[in-house]
Amino acid sequence: MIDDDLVFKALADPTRRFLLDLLFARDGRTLTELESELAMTRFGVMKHLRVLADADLVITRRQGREKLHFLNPVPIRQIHDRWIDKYTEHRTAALLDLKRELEGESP
Amino acid sequence: MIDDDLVFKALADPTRRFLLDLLFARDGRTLTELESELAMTRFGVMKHLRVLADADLVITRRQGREKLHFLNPVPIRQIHDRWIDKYTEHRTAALLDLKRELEGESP
DNA sequence: AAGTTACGTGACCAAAAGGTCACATGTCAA
DNA sequence: TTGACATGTGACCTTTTGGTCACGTAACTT
Repeated sequence: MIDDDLVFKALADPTRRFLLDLLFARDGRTLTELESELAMTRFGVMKHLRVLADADLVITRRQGREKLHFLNPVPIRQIHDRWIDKYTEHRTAALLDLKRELEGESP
Repeated sequence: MIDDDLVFKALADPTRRFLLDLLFARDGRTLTELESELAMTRFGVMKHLRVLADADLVITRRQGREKLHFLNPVPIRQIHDRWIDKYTEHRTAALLDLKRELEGESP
């Protein structure tokens, strides 16, 4: 594995994580639409999307003069698999379920 | 969610990911032992471990003059849960299994 | 007590990352 | 074919981050 650095570097910025959140909520958006959700110039957003695309966290498709952006969950799953053992997975998930329950489900 | 930034920033550096790999292979190591695995001064490693501990990815316990380090998988699981839907989880995992099979299992 | 071992702090420097802007190309629509 | 729209590039500046070093404290050993 060589290109994992791109994935982690891409996830390191809060703006990029917010972009993934937006695409997780609804896929196939254009740059201009995503820009309208952020307090940043178009150029900043474009740079961030480029980083996400290079990391394969976002997949793009041109359509006329527009460019549509889609979330790719595969690299995220690979992070999980790197440090969470198959045998401890159930324990970790159960621990988190408990934590969420104690915190009252919503926050 | 506020402190997730610490987690992602911590994971952004290859040296810190390698430290997690080391602890994933075997827990409860001291700073000096971890340092011996890296081409870096003790101070660099200490700084990295501090970042990991602040992010709650590593849990420490003092024992005499030594400080033992343990891997905490919970924040990793939270990353997974943020962008991987319960409904698409099976699909994503299956896709990765297939990918690994096509690549010949080992690399 | 003295020497050795293990960890800790603050300052410092070089490299990388985030964000903006001037400028530029391609595409749709009247 | 003119104008508006959507995306793209390179240079630039500021802030953050990675790494080292001088110096310091605490604990085990003999």
